[in-house]
Amino acid sequence: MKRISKNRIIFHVDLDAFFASCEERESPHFRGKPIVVGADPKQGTGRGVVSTANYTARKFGIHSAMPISQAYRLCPSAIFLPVNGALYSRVSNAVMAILQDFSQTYKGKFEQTSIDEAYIEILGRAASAYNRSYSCDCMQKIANRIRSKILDRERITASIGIGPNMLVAKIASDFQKPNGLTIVKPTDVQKFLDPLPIRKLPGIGPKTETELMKILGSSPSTGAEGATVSHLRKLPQSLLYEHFGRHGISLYESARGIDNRIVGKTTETKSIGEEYTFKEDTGSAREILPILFSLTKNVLRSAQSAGYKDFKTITVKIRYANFKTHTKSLSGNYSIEDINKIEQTALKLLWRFISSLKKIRLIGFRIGRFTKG
DNA sequence: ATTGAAGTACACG
DNA sequence: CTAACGCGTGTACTTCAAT
Repeated sequence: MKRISKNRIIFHVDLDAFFASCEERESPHFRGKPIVVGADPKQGTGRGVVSTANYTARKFGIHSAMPISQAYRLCPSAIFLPVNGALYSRVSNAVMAILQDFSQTYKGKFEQTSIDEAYIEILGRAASAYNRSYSCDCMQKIANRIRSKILDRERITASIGIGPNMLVAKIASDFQKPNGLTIVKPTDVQKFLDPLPIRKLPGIGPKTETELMKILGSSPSTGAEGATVSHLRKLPQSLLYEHFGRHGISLYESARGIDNRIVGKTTETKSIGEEYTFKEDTGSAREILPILFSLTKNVLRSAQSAGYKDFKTITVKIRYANFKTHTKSLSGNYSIEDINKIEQTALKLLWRFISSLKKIRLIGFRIGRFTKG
């Protein structure tokens, strides 16, 4: 039986400035004021970073992942709030339930990819209609119903991107934030992608961007705007493969809007860990050991409450004052009950770092490779 | 030839 | 000097060793 390939219709739903939106919803008198969720700025001496800034705060130049000290300098009068994970989980669960409900309504598939993002693939009659007409009216209505329901029930806004695959949907949802809707028809994919900065492609982070700029910079016409997808698209697949290996192939495809990933893939947890940054860099075992043991206890407790019983790998991580980061790990058979053995192993791994006697900024503890029933 | 283990690099929200 | 830079998780890659 021969199968006619149809265009897929995939929604990417992205909750706007999610952590900050949750805080606004809990405290409506914050509305209109700059809100920064993240580490304690401590009058500008804090060591953490911004988790989320609302759009008012973004006008001051504040954004996610920015050092909190810098955010404080840009807007000392902003409302700085700690991360309230329990609240965000509650809101997220409620929103995801709404989205899952919609995906059922349209006989579709659903995949949550983070606390504030999910994909829905529309199947069934609505999909067939769209594939005949390419008229966006129907998809637009569905998207607006989704956004209205989230707003009515949970009082936060979402941006939605619609495209023929997960890659395009994801980039589209980011295109008109906040509270935006962007529909990219299958015929318009290249037109949509070409003018975007390469940094907008998932998988291109700071390093890959720099590498690509080195390659593209040597050719003319990459203007002050920086490299765009259309520039990237000029590079032959062979060249990308030589520079980036498999990743290069995926860059080649992304630049052309090609993405064959299936919506609905589930992934089981591979590892659980926790890390801690000291108030000040330290070389003292007196300070470090109690932290390591409390990390260990916390991690084992959350693994236990998630239902895990045994695992195979223990990893200890150290970041020195210079920001050089290292890990040491040891494999074996560990029972979560056996706190003593686990602590001894963690200590043994830590020892190899301490002996080098350099000041430490951060310590982490992680377990992984859970064994099943 | 394949698999496991250890360690690093990079990305994302 | 040229800054500031968390946390939790995943994937990919390299290197070395054992099966």
